[in-house]
Amino acid sequence: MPELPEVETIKGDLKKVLIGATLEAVEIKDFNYLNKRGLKVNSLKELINQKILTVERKGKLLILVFSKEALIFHLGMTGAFFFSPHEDYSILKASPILKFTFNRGFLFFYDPRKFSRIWIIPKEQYELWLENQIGPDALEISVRDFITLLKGSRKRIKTLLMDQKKIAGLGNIYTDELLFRAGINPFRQVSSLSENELMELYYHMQTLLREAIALRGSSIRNYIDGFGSKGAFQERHQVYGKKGQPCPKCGNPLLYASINGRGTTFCNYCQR
DNA sequence: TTCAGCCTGTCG
DNA sequence: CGACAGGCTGAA
Repeated sequence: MPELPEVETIKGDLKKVLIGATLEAVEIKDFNYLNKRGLKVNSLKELINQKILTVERKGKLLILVFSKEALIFHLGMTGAFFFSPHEDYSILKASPILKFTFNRGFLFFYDPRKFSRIWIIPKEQYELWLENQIGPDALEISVRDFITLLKGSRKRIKTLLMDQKKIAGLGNIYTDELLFRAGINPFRQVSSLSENELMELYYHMQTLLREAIALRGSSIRNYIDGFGSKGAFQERHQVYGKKGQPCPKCGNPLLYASINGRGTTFCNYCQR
């Protein structure tokens, strides 16, 4: 579910309440979930009495940095957090998988579709682990590196932008929105893009993501921030989820196609 | 590169 | 009832 702007919003929220907080208890509400991911209850319990030093994000990954280990979440399609000073989690649409009790409140993790993943990595190893896991963050990469990374690839541009090993953070929403803003057809082969088009793409990637963060992400179905509120960027979407509707630039109906199994909405006239 | 699979929920 | 959903993986 959450792409870079949503995870960034959650990160900011959790930082406000979790930095310096001590974990007092972990309650596992869904053992099957942990088992299928090879996560041991004991390694979760080892986090008890550790303090959260900071909360980080790389790509779509959210990292709770404890005194001795990093607890890393990939939220999949529907993973979400809810922090509250109270034990009431009725705001969530399903029952939580994990309940963390801190000395200053409760953090619930839930995921109705269960596509999320969790890792526990020793603190001194997690940065290297992140480097091996995914490519540079979409907001961190330089324009030079971005162009170098894309040059010569024979993949379709949409496929490459969504490849987390290349650039981390873009998902289906922001890739469709980005390609529309840049006027580039999602089916284009990367190697056919001019230097100018690549720079346009980079510029729009930065501005789109920053605008989405400023509006606290896109809430289509499940996404909520760290405190249960929705984002507002969905109101600014120009193409995502709008197949058949008139293109905001030229008025022709937006087309819909499948690229690598992901629904893709675009304008066949404005995106060349 | 396509497709099924992993899951549950919602919409038409 | 089928189609589809902010993701990703592994097999054909």
